[in-house]
Amino acid sequence: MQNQQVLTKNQKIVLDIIEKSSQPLKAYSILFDVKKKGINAPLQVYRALDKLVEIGKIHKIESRNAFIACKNSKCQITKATVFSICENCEDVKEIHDHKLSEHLKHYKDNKGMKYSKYNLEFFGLCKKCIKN
Amino acid sequence: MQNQQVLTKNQKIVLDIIEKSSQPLKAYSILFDVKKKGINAPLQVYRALDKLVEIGKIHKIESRNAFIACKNSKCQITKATVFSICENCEDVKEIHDHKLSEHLKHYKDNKGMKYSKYNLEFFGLCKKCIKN
DNA sequence: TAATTTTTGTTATAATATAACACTATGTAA
DNA sequence: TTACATAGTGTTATATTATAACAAAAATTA
Ligand SMILES: [Zn+2]
Ligand SMILES: [Zn+2]
Ligand SMILES: [Zn+2]
Ligand SMILES: [Zn+2]
Repeated sequence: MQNQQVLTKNQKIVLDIIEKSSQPLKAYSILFDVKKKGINAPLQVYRALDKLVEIGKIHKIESRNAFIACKNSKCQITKATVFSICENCEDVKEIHDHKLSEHLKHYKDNKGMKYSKYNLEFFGLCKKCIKN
Repeated sequence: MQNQQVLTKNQKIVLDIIEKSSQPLKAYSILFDVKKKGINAPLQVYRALDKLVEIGKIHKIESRNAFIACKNSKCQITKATVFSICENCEDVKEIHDHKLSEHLKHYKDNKGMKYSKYNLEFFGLCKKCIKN
């Protein structure tokens, strides 16, 4: 079963680092962190990242080239993601809004496209940064 | 007036290339094309791209690291963009859907974020690629 | 067992993007 | 006009992000 995927050693190490971070991590910062665990090359990190994205354990924040753990057991496959990004402190949160998801999931344009996936990024200022 | 911005020589050259393309162009492919017009270095292209994005003449397709001309006179500022991307032929179109825009523009989460911008990318198969 | 697929480790390199600096052009105000 | 400020240019060097290619090891399957 795809959702119950058994992770390999490298995949576990990389996932572990990302899950422990409250914020998105960049590939080379992950590489730096995992060097003490025997992962030496960018490719080893990118391969793990690719797989983790594929099975929905992490998501890529496209506008930031960074990776964040998915905390939602339901979105084990990366096909419908919404993020909130503070442009001041770079705080990123995944948004789980059922109504919004439904709206986007059923979106149809008039060009005959068949959609299987979407990614939405909202930008602005978080509560904390508005005050300062 | 910001929208009636007078473009500089380099900005015009780069915008011209992008407007003539039916599909998003990558920075280094633009660089290759503009070398015959006296633009020699990546920075000259990236500076022009930055400015053109800022004033809304072009948009960046984040998932592709590529740039597409905006054909909508109303979206002269890049703060509300929606794209349709075919994962097979990489055809990209900007979507202008008033209802969807309104929905997203007024979106509020429960975290006290103040949004000023969003970017939505739909992925799937275009009409042509579904048939094949 | 053998065959097949997946993952790994490694080196090298490609593709994308920015820093720093000196200089030029343009606009604004005394 | 001069002085000042702002924005754009040209250039070299470098940082950051990501993949190609290949051989070996591990896990899966038949
Ligand atoms: Zn998720
Ligand atoms: Zn913030
Ligand atoms: Zn547009
Ligand atoms: Zn297509």
